[in-house]
Amino acid sequence: MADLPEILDEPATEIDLGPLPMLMGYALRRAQLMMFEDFHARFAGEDIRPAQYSVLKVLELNPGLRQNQVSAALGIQRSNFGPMFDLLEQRGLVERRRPDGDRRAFALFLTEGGAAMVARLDRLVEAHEAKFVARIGGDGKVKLRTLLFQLAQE
Amino acid sequence: MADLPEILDEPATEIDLGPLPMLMGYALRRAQLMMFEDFHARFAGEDIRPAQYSVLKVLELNPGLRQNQVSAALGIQRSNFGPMFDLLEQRGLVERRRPDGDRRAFALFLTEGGAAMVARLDRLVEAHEAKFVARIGGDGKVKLRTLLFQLAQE
DNA sequence: TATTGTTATACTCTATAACTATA
DNA sequence: TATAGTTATAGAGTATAACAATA
Repeated sequence: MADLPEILDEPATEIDLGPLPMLMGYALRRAQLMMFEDFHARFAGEDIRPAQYSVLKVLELNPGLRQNQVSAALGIQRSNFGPMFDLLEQRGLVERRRPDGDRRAFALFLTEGGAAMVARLDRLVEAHEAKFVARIGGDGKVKLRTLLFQLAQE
Repeated sequence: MADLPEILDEPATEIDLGPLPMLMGYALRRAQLMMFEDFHARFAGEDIRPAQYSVLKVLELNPGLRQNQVSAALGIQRSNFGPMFDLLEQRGLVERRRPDGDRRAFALFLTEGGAAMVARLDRLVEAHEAKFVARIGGDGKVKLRTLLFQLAQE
């Protein structure tokens, strides 16, 4: 290969990432990974993942939804939703009931234990949010949300 | 189960996601997925993934780095970096050379073909960025970057 | 025929430990 | 003993197609 630089005996210690940190997708991913790491750590004690929390929260606010409604609302493939929901059901946090009108479907509900779990998780989420609001301020959070919604529009 | 709502014959059509869309991590993830989808689509023609682009870009700016330097700088496990780099090497975009001083290590370089690839990818990245800057404005991008960096600080 | 949910499968990304060859 | 890189493996997360039961 011609015109390629010589092999250095002492490689650069300062690595130039060039435009990468300035790319919105790159900065977005970095911040998101950091927030998810904190989220995971806080939820580890309850053994709940972010996606599981979103399912529990949706059932709390919308009892009786069908599986396909919950999975569609949260962007989860219905084929992946079933096994994930099984785990929550085995832990007694949720339950499936056959609605009278349609014997193909399941209506989904939180159990009392699930409702108690959501209450605990909500407090963890508040602490999680507060940690990061402390870094950008309440107005920063509003501004950030506005920008992110505009980015994701359409 | 006591105190659980009745099964509805007609499930809610409007699904309440409650506080989820207001959570920073949720909005962050949604925006990031949208941007990565656009990124992926633009790069599909060149068959390059975001992580591969970041490797090519780092080698363009820092020729001769060792594998562990590149992988550490980009947050990639060294055990995963090797096979990924193999693919780029098989396509003639990069090459490994043995440095004189250390016969365990490899110094990594772009080939001429790799440099040409980076030039094409840079134009795709510019168009990608422009699409989203159009939604939030140049000042919006600066503000977003500031907020994301503050979120990810430390 | 269409819909609800399940099963099987596969692909990507990521993470860890054990191994080799050099240092 | 430590380091550079490789190999094997495993776990999430995500995606598609085919299927059974019911509508």
